[in-house]
Amino acid sequence: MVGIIDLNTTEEDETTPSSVSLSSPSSSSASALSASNLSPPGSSASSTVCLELWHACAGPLISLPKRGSVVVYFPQGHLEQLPDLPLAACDLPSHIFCRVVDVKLHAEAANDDVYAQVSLVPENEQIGQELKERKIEGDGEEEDMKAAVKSRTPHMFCKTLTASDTSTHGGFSVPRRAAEDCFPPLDYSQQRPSQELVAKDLHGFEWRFRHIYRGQPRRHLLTTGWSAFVNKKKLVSGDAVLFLRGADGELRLGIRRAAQVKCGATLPAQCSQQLNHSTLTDVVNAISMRSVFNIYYNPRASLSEFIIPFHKFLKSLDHSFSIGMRFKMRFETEDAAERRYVGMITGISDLDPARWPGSKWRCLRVRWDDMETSRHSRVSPWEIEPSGPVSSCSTFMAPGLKRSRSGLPSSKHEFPVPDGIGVSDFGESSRFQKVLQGQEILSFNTPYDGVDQNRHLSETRRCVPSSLGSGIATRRNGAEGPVASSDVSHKGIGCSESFRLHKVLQGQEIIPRSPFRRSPTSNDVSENGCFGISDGVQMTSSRNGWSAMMQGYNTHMRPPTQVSSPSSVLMFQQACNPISNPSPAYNLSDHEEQGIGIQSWFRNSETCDGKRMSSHSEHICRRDDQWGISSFGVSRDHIQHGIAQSTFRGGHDIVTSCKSSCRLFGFQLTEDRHVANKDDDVSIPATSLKPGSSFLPHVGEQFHLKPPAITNAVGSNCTKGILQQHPENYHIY
Amino acid sequence: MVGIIDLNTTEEDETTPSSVSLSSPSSSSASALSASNLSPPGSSASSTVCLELWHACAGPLISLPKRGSVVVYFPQGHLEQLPDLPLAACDLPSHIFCRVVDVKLHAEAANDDVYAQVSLVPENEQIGQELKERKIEGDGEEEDMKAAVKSRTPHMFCKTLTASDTSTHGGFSVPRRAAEDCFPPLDYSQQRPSQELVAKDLHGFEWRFRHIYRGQPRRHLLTTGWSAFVNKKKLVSGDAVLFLRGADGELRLGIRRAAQVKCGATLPAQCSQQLNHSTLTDVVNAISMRSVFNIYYNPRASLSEFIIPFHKFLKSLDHSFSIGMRFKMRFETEDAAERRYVGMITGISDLDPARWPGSKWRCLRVRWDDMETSRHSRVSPWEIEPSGPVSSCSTFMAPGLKRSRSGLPSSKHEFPVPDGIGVSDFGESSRFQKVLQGQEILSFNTPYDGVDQNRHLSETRRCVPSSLGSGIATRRNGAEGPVASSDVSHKGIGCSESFRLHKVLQGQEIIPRSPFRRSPTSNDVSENGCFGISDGVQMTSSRNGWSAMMQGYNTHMRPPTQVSSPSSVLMFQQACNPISNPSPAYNLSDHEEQGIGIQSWFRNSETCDGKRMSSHSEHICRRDDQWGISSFGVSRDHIQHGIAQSTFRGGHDIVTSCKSSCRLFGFQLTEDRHVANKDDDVSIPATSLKPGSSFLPHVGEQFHLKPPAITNAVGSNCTKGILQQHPENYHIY
DNA sequence: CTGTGGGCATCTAGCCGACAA
DNA sequence: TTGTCGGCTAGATGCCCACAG
Repeated sequence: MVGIIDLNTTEEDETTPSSVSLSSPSSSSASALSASNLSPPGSSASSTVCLELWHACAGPLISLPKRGSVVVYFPQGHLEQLPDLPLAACDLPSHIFCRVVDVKLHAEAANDDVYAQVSLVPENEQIGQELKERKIEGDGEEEDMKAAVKSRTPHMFCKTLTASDTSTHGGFSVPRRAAEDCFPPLDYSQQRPSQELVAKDLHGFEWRFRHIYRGQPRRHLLTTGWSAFVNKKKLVSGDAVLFLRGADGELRLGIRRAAQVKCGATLPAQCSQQLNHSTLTDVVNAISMRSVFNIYYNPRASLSEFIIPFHKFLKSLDHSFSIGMRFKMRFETEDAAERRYVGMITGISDLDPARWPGSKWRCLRVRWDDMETSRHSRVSPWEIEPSGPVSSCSTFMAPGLKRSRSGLPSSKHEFPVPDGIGVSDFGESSRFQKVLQGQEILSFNTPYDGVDQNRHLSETRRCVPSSLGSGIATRRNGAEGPVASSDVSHKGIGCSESFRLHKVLQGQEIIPRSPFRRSPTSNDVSENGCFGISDGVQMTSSRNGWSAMMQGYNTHMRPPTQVSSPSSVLMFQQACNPISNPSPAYNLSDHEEQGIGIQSWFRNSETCDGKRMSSHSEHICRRDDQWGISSFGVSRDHIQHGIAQSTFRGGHDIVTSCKSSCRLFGFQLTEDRHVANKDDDVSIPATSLKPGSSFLPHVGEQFHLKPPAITNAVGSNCTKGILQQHPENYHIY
Repeated sequence: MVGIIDLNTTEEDETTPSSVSLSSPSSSSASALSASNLSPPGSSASSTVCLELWHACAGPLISLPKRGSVVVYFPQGHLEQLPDLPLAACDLPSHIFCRVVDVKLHAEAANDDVYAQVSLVPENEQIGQELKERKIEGDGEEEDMKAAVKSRTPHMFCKTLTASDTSTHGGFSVPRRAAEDCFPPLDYSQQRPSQELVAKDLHGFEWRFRHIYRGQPRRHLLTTGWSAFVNKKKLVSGDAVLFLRGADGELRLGIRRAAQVKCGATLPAQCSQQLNHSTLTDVVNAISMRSVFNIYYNPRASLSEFIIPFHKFLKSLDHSFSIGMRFKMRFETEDAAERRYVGMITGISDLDPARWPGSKWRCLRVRWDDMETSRHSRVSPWEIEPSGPVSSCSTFMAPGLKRSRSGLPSSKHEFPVPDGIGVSDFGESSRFQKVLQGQEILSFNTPYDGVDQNRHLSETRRCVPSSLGSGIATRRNGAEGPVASSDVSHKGIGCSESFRLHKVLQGQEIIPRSPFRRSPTSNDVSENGCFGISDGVQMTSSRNGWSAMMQGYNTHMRPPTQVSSPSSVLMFQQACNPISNPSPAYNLSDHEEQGIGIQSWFRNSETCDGKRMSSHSEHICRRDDQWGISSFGVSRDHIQHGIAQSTFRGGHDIVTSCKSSCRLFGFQLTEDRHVANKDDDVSIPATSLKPGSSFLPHVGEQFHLKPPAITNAVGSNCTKGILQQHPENYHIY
């Protein structure tokens, strides 16, 4: 391991399982990664801004194209971002294959927003064909950078600022282990230990803070200098700061503003936006001359990426998207965590038939299950993961469950599916997730019991007040019976139950991938079910013919049915049924042996959870590794191994993350004893609801662009944190 | 007069002549202007920012192309401003004729810098030919806008902030007459009159200030709210604020930063800069398609304008620039006044022969008399005014004067001139000006004495310490004798002396134009001397053939030798010899009758003083009226009339401007009794030098980008103000 | 462990006239 | 006329702990 220190090793209170969950079950994968000899990617790419800091500030979902790789550039999407661009009569195709000549990382001088300058040179159309043929190794090549970044980012933490942190009254309360991990050690023998910290921000500006350790009980604080920083950066509670100690020992400092301020992204002060102005005609020029042009990409201000890695684009063509198909899509919540939204395709058509006929840019019209506004009513195929009729569901789901979807308003466009494998399961789970979002922490430790889970689960669900939404909850309750009975009727009860439960936790981003799906039959079903058969409205072809060619490539693209590695299944089952084999999950020394750091572990769970429902194992980690940066950096079966384990534990830990807003790589640092307390009754969550917190969707008025200095509504404690994760009326982008 | 109120009419202490000089001798011209029925130019042009405020913030030298006019666009100059533009292989000609479709005024959100968005559409090359043929009326059309702006800007003042103004200790001290002119009247019957002022900045943001009238003696102050404004705008002493009360009575507020911050213009925060990024390829596109493209022009950040009005470009082709030719060029000093630098052409060549062969952009290599750095070592022909051998000098300059230039290091490249009219006179004056820059206020009232001036002048010069610069001063002193004697040996002693003295005052921007120059003989000399005869290296032709065509048009362009209007001569003589006819210069009621406001009067003196040495009267006011906006807005003989008078009085007043930093339209508001005090001895200035103020060029270290809150070195008083006007090591651009 | 708040010392902003340039 | 200063005060800053979740 290169410079990664496991925070947990220094802790004395590791008896709480949630703390354990911070450790690294996928350590073997990570160490395998760091062992792989990667070329340092940051040398010239981070010319302006520290690479690690940039990525830390960009957030977990953001990835960048790798230099030298081939991407698909969508002028249409580019144009969308330019508010008042004089519509130069550009006669560009809807997408252009380009090679990434360079990637420069920058930060806005005004607000520290990170953005990237991507230099592209247009490629000829043959590049697609060529790449297609050597696609496999191309994919393999692209799994390095992010992992390399991670391995070189030993010590960092990210804390969402509390009201106290941002008030003028006091300083910044540093989470204990964050201070111990990132800051130089204090001389605790002194009565009042203190030191001066110097941290460079994105622009290289040095900020100085007095770091003291005082109070009863003792705690780490940044006092002098902190207020100046808050003022200069215009930080408000809800924003996050992140400290990062590089390999050179230098402290770096970034900020990640709450999602609210993204609304201000259209301000003229946003130079990265402005820089794009009239770049489009550059493209016109560059294409004819095969010269370089620059794209400025502000990941936190952009609605959608308009530079898509080639292989991601290619893969999106694998799927035959049809109306009625359900899908998932990842977003970032206000507190920098990610969550997944579920929706359904309601139409496939050109966004702008006049100017961009046949473009796939946002060609899918969708409706979301829990976003009621019309924003984001269109997505591009590569943005979503089909989560429609997944064949493996049928192995333990009762057919009767399908009926439950009839009560869902979103099922209007459902299409008949070949063999009874409907979208109901995911529709159901997504509804349930919605229910959870308004609630206090639920005792999700129940699946670990391994006994009598069904009763607990049923009770949990019944805790949902019937006032949820126009009788849907009650109807859902009516469908509950078959679910439980179907679970019980299967042999692998522990796994199936945890699977279902984790699906429920989608709001916290964890959905375990069922190993059962790996059976050849389930694969066949998947191939011939929703994904393989195009029984809905087909996507229109891109006018340059590429799309059709790509689609014809569908089956060829797929590797032969993969045999899952035994270790993967084993690890998953271990995690899935801790009663039968608790030590891997709870043994403190486990992760130490494996030598994995918290950071990379979390990244893993973040990275891969979106792939679990895809029909092929090769799709695992596809979304976040889109730019060829693997969280693991290991061969594919290792990845599967890691996922199987980390998925489960990630789900566990994400629940605990509600307790605190301090996190590593966007995830919570703090463990919560309640979560793993096996004696807790499942009914507790309902009773522990804060008075005033509502089960109904939150109205957007709670979220101000600039919240008052002291506002409990923003990120002040666990309850609010969960509530914030449910932006019914508030939209992140 | 439309809305112009003369500040002086309300004053009781008008006995001081310098106060008189604030009034408006050229009022008849101005009123003629305002009478002319102009289409309001600001309606759509000021869509974003108040037109008057924009111009006030931009500074006196800045003018903008008029919508519908034809300009010459220099992609090369545009490219120069873009720091890291990927050099797109643009195959553009060095200059492109364009029509101005629109001009939008903006201000940077970050720092309130004003900039303009100029929408251009390429014209065919014939437009040049067409315009050439109707050039005269085209010129006439273009003399409206700035005048219109001025006539609609009734009440405004601009004050350079003092250390006290910017300190946190107190508020903003409002000059009395500024407050009385711009602010709503206070109820002086109260013991402590106060009111709240609301002023909108460039972005329309409202700032509120408490305006009080207190202290002993009473003075106007802005207290509450002022500090917030200073902090938000990051104002430091030396910056200037300007208040403007529009016709609607609304108070507006702008800032004009000290020239220092221009160094920060390359910051990424400068969106206007960034907006230009890759616009160049827009041009490539637009030219082929004849479509509109946008240029973002930040007048206070740009080194040079790269959009030149057509007629200005045309006129620059009139001159056959030759090596050794001396010229003048206007700059803006740190305290927003303008000054002229004098230099000599040392070479004529392509700036970038490879990429822009034959381009006239900065085709002139120059050396400045008093700027020792290599910056600005190249200028474009239209930026400068030839000031070479002016024939009129010979009428009252002794031939022996020429010898004085032998001691000048800048005369190395001097060329022989046809009839003994050399560049020495201007070389001499520019050297002397340099001497003055390091000094306290000199008693420049001496020329008005009309008697015994030569002795005074000689003494004044001898006050210059010999330590000035490597023996140059002594050598100059050696040349002093002939100068004085030549002056005495002429009949028109009063005029010639004042002429010479005003030349000395170039740092304060006033050089009277000698009426003697108007004689036909002097015109002939001028035509055949330096200007008409191309005895030096000729400018290379532009590759598209336009330049050659234009040059062939040289003599055609010139109107027949113009007979100067009698009134012009009369006025000048009046001004030149106040002893013989003092009333027009000092009579208070004079300007009232003529009804001219201070603002337009000052603008006049600023605008036109650069033309006095040009060989043709039609060249008067050419430079500042480049965009077709006349300060007078009247026919040409009126202009001459106005210039002849305002020139002199401007010279007078600019001297007083050292005393105070409050000004109208960049000029001082305050009168200085000392200036007109005829009994003052000329030796006083030398003795009144502050201890510590140096005659040597100031080193740039005195000027910080962000000076400390309290720094006497920056604009705190008169002495410093003068010193600041001498940026030996500090360069404005 | 850490967010919040009370207590309290200190600093600063900001208002005043005095004074002098 | 106005720039700067000393005096003064109210409010903000910022450090401390206690307390509680």
